[in-house]
Amino acid sequence: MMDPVPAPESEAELVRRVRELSGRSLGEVAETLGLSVPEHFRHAKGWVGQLLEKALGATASSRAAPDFELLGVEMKTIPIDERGIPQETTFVCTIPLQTVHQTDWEQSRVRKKLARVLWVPIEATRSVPVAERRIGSALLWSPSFEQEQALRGDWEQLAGLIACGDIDSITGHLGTVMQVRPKAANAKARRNVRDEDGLLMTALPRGFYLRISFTREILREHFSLPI
DNA sequence: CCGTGATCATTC
DNA sequence: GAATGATCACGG
Repeated sequence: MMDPVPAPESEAELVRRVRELSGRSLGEVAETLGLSVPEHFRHAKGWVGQLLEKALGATASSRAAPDFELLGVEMKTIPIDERGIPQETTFVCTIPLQTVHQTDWEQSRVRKKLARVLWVPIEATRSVPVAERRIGSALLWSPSFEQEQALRGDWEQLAGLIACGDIDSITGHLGTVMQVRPKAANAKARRNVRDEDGLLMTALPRGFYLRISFTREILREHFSLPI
């Protein structure tokens, strides 16, 4: 067993560490941590995120807390193609279907999660073996006023529909920068919910996800990528 | 069992 | 090809 990497004590230290990882391959970093590298992610979908958490000294594990609790910073790996464009949406958090109606944007999980994010781009070109894929240069980000307004608008619309008991009317098509999609072991999973009249029902668990167009813009602003 | 880490795979 | 809906592994 390798010694665990200690939690960074400041944003500056976190940034220094992630800079040292920039340009290194996933295989190299895995080796320093004593981890084996999967051939593909079919049975290891969160592997890259967990690798970077260990490498940087994240503390929250799978709890509903920021990855770097002391700093209030969330870390997100983001798979990018050769042009630097994200290839997947970004999971934000699960939706508390029971209580979302008694919450406002200011108190929402989404706002808290996205208040401070360390984006770590990861080369995700399918033709490159996983172990050879490189870590990009990271970006410590907080939403701009406009970005927060956009997130808030989507959150209010989508949370409003859930509060009305209209959960099953929500599809991934709704939302400009953020969407609601299933977040479950499989399509049969069920969670207790109450509709507007307090009647008990069950529903497929859902989560909030950031659209590619939104994260693409975050990266584009910072790295001046092609439009 | 639930939330977090996401990517896969089918549909559009 | 892109986007939505489905899915896999793990820690607590």
